[in-house]
Amino acid sequence: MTGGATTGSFPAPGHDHAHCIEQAIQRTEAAFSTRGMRLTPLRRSVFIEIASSHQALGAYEILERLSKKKGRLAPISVYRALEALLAAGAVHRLESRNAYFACHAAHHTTREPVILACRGCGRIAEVPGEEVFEAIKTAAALADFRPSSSVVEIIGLCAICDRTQEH
Amino acid sequence: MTGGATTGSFPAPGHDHAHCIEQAIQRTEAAFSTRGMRLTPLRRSVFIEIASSHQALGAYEILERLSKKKGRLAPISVYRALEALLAAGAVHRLESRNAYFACHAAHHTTREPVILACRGCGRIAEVPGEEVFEAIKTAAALADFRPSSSVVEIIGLCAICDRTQEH
DNA sequence: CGAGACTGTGTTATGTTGTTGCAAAGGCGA
DNA sequence: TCGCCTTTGCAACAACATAACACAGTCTCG
Repeated sequence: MTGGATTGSFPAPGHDHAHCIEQAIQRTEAAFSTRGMRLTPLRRSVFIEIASSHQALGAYEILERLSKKKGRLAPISVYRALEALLAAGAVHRLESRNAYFACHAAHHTTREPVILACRGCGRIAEVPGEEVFEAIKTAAALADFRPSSSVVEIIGLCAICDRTQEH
Repeated sequence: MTGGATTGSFPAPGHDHAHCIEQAIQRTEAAFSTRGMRLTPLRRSVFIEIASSHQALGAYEILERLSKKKGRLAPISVYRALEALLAAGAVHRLESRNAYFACHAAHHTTREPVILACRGCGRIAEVPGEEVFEAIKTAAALADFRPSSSVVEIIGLCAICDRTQEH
């Protein structure tokens, strides 16, 4: 469970960050391209800001960080970039914290990911959850309910934060 | 799966609404009492407003409805009442919609409920989801992650809305 | 090339959701 | 009654998100 930096798990302490981000950008470029969308400079900046944090960032936090680097930027611009990145699947939204995180996983094989959000360091992991979604389907069917989408977010402590004391 | 109005499922079309709300209030009174908390008039009003809607209501929607009935009310008052009701377990928060709904279920037997949110009529059901949470525990353990709480919200259509056309 | 459509961004203002800080009111035990 | 604690009222504010409009780039069809 260590060493892999782009598997959707939490990044290992000494992971090759530059390489990891580089790969994420390439996946994002591919995602935009296959959808006939454009990964414009603004969208790219927003994505890099999110991805390199390895965290879920609020829109205004992204705004603040980008403003420092590139000067004035309006909230709506960030939201529009986020909208495109969400549509391309390059970032996801963490509902329970009104925040956005980069999709580091290559989980295109699984239906939907289960999201692990560490309340210690704020980092996010996406892990496959076939069984979870199967169980959800079953529970919904029992209630005569037709599901269209699911929000599954697990809050807790990653291995590192768990060891270095509860927060 | 029909007829029971207080089991956590969606209320049946002809359910005994007054009785259903009455029971919910009694459960809430019990919940406050066992926690040494007070179910004050304001908290009771807020709870009734939520419970009788059978929906997830935004805080400002609750505010508006109560204002009409009882005159001026500040947001903070609603939020404080919600805080108490959440603490008592009388209402839950629907993270994916920033809304609050009454706990109609007597799910004190299950660990955590799975939430079904109908995007047609806005109504909410809570159903047992042992298997879902077991699968979540397993997925988290595989990622060396220690979960402390989970958000599991299923968006879709209830049986009635599903029949009366997609929305 | 030039007109029109489309997409993306900038600017300003506004809407929605949730909180802070302080003061007054009310319950409750000593 | 006094003192303590919880609850509520009030005003302002912070955080999150969108609306409306203008304009620049780019693509395409003629």
